[in-house]
Amino acid sequence: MFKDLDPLLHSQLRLAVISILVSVKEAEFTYLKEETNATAGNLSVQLQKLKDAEYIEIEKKFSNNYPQTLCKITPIGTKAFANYVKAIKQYIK
Amino acid sequence: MFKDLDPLLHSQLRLAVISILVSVKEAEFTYLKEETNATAGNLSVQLQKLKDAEYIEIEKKFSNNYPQTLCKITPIGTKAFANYVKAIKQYIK
DNA sequence: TAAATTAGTTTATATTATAAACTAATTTAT
DNA sequence: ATAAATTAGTTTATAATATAAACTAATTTA
Repeated sequence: MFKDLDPLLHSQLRLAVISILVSVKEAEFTYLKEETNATAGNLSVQLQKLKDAEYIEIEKKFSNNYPQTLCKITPIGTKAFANYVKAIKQYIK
Repeated sequence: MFKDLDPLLHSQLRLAVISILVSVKEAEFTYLKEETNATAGNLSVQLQKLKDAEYIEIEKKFSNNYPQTLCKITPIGTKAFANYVKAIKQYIK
């Protein structure tokens, strides 16, 4: 009846991050932090988890002499998000 | 941008329970256990949390000489579920 | 040159979820 | 009659997760 909800995406912050990344395709750490109202520490940890699962790619550069972290969703992440959306819909209707 | 997701409902098992209860209005412990594939222990704990929040009412009776636990959603629970649905939709589209 | 800011990471703690162990009564098989 | 299995749960110990606080490291501003 109820399909399992991917635990990696069933987290408010990680879901918000992926939700942003599916639309913009690339976003800075600071942008994600603002949009999600997350603390930097929490965001850092959760991004790492999404990266470990290969749901996102993380590129570290420098911009205006400051470190810049760019995040991008992968095909695996896109697929996982689609599955999550399908699954959660069973619960909310 | 992203509304917070009620932590009480943002849990696979509790969400599944509430999802069932909004439609049937009353369900037995054993029925919920089967439908959600939860272990009895986990279900027992999560039902208690939903009860503490007054999202559900729990009635304990006896049926065929066995204890019977009946669960029913409250107006508070119905409202909370509606809010959760509204909030999660921001994340999945 | 000291203080504040930017952009993060690491670590310790609090919260949450869950499995395992337990209670207590009932039914079934011997 | 009684031992074993089943029903219907609860309690508790542990594992997983989230998050706040502390830290790093460089930059900018006063």
